Amino acid sequence: MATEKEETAHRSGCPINLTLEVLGDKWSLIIVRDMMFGNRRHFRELLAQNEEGIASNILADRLRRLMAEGVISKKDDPSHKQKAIYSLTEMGIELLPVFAMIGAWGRKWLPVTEALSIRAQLLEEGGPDLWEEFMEELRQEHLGIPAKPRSGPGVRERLRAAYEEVMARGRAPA
Amino acid sequence: MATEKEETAHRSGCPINLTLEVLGDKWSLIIVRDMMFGNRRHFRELLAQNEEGIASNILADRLRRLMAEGVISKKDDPSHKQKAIYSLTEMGIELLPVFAMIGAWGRKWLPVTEALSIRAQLLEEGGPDLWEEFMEELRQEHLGIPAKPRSGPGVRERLRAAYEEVMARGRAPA
DNA sequence: TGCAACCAGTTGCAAGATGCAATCGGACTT
DNA sequence: AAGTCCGATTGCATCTTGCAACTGGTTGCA
Repeated sequence: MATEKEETAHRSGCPINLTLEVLGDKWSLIIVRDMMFGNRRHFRELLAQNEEGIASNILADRLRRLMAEGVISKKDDPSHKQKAIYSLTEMGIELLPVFAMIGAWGRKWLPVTEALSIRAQLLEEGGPDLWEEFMEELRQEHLGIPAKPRSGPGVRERLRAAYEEVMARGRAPA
Repeated sequence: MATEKEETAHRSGCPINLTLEVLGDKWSLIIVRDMMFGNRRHFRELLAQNEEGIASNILADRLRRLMAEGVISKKDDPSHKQKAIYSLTEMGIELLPVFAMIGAWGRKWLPVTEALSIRAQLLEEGGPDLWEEFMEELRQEHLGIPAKPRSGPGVRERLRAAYEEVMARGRAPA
């Protein structure tokens, strides 16, 4: 039984416009970002660990909408009757190149902090090869699709390590 | 005398977040899109020829905000005392790769119409080389920076021609 | 067994954003 | 002098956002 999307009226059939209809607000991409780069999979993680301080009603609303649009999915956590696990769909995973471009633009033109932009920098420098590797990792984690074995830490782990390193440097400069 | 940006409070210094603070709504990117791909430079053009039917108060508000953020600029039209010409800044022109990625994603995952997505397709197929050529063209048109001479029609003209061709095909199928 | 902590949200309400239609005052065109 | 075009602004109803408190249930621990 496939979950059908109800056909709502669109402003136009332009790909830019349709994407904005799905993701054009201040929170949707923040949530996808946290799921993708921060590996947040539960409501409370997304709520409490969010850098920008999202409110619980907004989070609930956006999760509902992202599900309706097919960007994420939800399933029960077998370890806890009340817990829900949110996953990226393939549609969500393929937002990675969009994040890479947005991150690069923001890093160049906006007053980013070094710690929070190091990941965008690595993603930019890594280019499409790194994006593909990360998407493969995400497909394994979110969709259960086995990735081809690679040596060393995964992409997210490398991004996280770089972030930690900047933070450590910031706290105790040489 | 440089126009300084007032330092407003930001939710976080993350590049994704900061970009969303600037462009995260349903209209800002629509306006930039029309300026970039549709070559709309006047208020009335942006208002009347907009595919999605933007309201004049929203348009006025977004133009003001995009100017304050440095994405576009405004100057008087010498041919008409009341007319204003809006231009993309370098910051705005460099949104092109973001549009290319968003367009590619929208085209893959959302119910786009063929006519309106042909441009996104060409942009996707053309890759970074085509983007660079288009950005050079935009720098010439919006910033007055001379582009190196190329033979044949410009990128926007090629995109427009492709659009016309799809439209003609749609009206009179073979 | 009882109780605190945790779970994914919901509710009520104030404030702000959006959308629509009508309109503004000045500047060009005829 | 009249009509059109210019970049907006105004008033108003509706929709969305943000905050804080709260809900009904589950789990782990004493």
